[in-house]
Amino acid sequence: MAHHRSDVLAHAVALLDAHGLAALTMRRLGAELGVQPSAIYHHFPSKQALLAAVADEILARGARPRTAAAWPDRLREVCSELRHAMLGCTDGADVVATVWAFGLGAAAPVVELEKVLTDADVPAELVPVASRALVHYVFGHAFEEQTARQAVSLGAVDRSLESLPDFDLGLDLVVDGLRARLAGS
Amino acid sequence: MAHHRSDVLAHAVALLDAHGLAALTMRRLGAELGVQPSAIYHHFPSKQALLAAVADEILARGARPRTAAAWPDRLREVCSELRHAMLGCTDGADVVATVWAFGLGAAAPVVELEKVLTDADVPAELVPVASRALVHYVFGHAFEEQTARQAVSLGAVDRSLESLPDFDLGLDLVVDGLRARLAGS
DNA sequence: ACCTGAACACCGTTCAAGT
DNA sequence: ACCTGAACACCGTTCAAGT
Repeated sequence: MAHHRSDVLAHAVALLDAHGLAALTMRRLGAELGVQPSAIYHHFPSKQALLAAVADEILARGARPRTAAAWPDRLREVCSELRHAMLGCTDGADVVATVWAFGLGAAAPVVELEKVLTDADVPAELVPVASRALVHYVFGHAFEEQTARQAVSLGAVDRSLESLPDFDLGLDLVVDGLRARLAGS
Repeated sequence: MAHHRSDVLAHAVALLDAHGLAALTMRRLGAELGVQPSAIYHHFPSKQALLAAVADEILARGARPRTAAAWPDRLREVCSELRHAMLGCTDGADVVATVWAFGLGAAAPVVELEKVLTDADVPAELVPVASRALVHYVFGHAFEEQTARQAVSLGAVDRSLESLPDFDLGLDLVVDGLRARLAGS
C-alpha cells in the first residue's frame, strides 16, 4: 500500500524515540514502512530534510497552552515547553538544536521569545541577543542532560547525575540579567 | 614506520580542521597515516575515545594567558577562550560539546569556571548551576555560529549571518544575572 | 609494540524502470 | 504518485596473523 509524507514522518519520529538517532536510518525507516530505502526519497529529498521535519514535529507535539501574563513568566513558559518537548523524545535535543542551527527548521521557539521580549518593550537591539541567549541555554542544558543520561545508561561512563544543575535556577540567571538591564535603562 | 598515539591524534585534528567532522573517519585517518584503519585501534579503543582526545587537544591549543583580576572579567576570559578554541577548528563546537556532555573529556573550562566562582564567594549551591549556565551559553552560541556558517557556505540555506547576535552581550546577560543574585544576598 | 588483510554488518544517495 | 532493484561509494569494529 502507498504511504504519505505524514506516515513516513510519524514512523521516523517513532523510530527516533524508540531507538535513538543512530537507529534513524533511511534503511531502517524503509524496513519499518515495508518499503525500499530509496522509496523515502519520494517523500523527502534528503535525510537532512527528513530530520528538519522530525524536529518541527517534536516541537509541535510538545505544545502547551500559554497562561502566564508577566514577561519573565512568559519567557519561562516558552523555555520550559521547549525543554520538555526535546526531553520527551530520545535524542530530541540533538536533533532540534542541529536543525535550528542549520536554519532548516525548529525556529518557532525563537520567534515566540522575540515576540515576548518585544511586547515587554525590551530595546530592539537586545531582542535577538536575549532570545538567542535563552535558547542557547535551553539547548545546552537539555543536550547535556539527555546525553549524560544516555552515557550512563550505556555504561560508557560512571557519572553521577545527582549533580545535574537545576534548569529553572540557571534560566533565572539569564532572566535576571535581562531584568537588570531593563531597570538600568 | 611506526606511529605513536600523539601522531594519530595530530593527524586526526588536522583532518577535522581541514575537512570537518564528516571526513574524520577511521578509514580516512588510516589512509592519511599510510596505515590500515584497524591499526588505529592499537592507539585508541574506539572512535569515541579518539574524539575525546581530539576535544581535549582543541581546548589545549586554544589556551591563553590569564590576566583579569575581578571575577566577572575572569569569567569572560575563560568563556572567551573556550569560544575561540572551538571556533578555531572546523566543527570544534560540535566535538567539544558532545564529548563534554558524554562526560568523556573537555571538562577543564567548567572546572576553571567553578574555581573562579568559588573564589568570588558565590554560594556553593549556585556554583555548579552558574558554571553550567555559562558553558551552555558558550556551547550554544559557538555551535550556532559555526553550524550556520557551514550551512551558508554549503549553500544549504540562504540565511543572513549579519544578524548573528553578539557573543559578549549575551554573556553579560548571564554575568549580570549572577551579579544581581550576589548583591541581593 | 605496531600493523596487515579480510571479513561482518552496516551507511546515504542515485537512477532507470515498473505500476 | 509511489515504489522496486541494483548499484556506487562509503562506514566502525573485530580478529587472527604477521614483524
